[in-house]
Amino acid sequence: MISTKGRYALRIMIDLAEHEADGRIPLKDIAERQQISKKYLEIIAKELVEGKLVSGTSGKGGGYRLIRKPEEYTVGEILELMEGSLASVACLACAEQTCPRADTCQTLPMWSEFDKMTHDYFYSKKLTELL
Amino acid sequence: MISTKGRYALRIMIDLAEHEADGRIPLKDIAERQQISKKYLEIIAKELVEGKLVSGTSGKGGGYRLIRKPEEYTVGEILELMEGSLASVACLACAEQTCPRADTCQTLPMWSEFDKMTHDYFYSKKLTELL
DNA sequence: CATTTGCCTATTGACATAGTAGGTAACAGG
DNA sequence: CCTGTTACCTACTATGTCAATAGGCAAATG
Repeated sequence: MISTKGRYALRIMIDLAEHEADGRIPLKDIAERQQISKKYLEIIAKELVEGKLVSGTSGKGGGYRLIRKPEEYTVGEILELMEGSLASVACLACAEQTCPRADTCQTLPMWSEFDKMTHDYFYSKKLTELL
Repeated sequence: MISTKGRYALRIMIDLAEHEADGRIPLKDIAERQQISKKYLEIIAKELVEGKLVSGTSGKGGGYRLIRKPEEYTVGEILELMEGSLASVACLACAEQTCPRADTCQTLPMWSEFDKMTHDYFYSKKLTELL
């Protein structure tokens, strides 16, 4: 289940894409437009900066801005950054191939196939498709 | 993310399907074969009974048994019973159409499409495909 | 009637989620 | 240089879910 963090991040990115022409957008504006607590958005925006999806500048006239062109972002990379992983089961989350049952697990192939489908879906969906 | 509850439930169902010929299977046997705490499996098995996916009988010679033929179960119904919902976002979890943003939400169509894909995948996957 | 088995209630520790609060650092315009 | 604006930093908290564990009761069979 995608958490609010992932969903809010997506809405920040959409908002930035829609107001791309206005230069740097302060979080205050986004919070008002999207009706989300600015304090909470700070946490999320910070992670977007750390993940190199947006750039942030302090001070008067500062705010956030997309680094690339809007059409060069995929929904998948945004969600994966925020959620840590899009994996459907813990066994596939990171490089935890430590599951001793992996070799004989009867369900693993199904999870793998589903994860591939999920990955393909979100990584082929571009941010601009949501505008 | 599918929880252990959903994954264990699937393993119970697989185990029951594989030992269908042996009549009623006590949880003790499943716990040993699958290397899962019997106590925890009790909780899960109880829910499978309540959801009418298996039948349980107490007493000597008792145990669990599939109600239908193995090929008549889908992975989707098992997972949905255990997880409550397979929805990817809270807005689509139950009949909570209460989200005031639903009409203008730019991301809702994407979540709906993804959920449909997920639903189709798991509901077209039969239990017997995992044996 | 004793043993086996499912079923019921309660409790627990660990962790994640969804925030809130208050302060500090950077930056621009006057 | 000063002041206001903006991002960034640390810390805290309430709530809920997950993944179990524990102990006993009910039902069924030989």
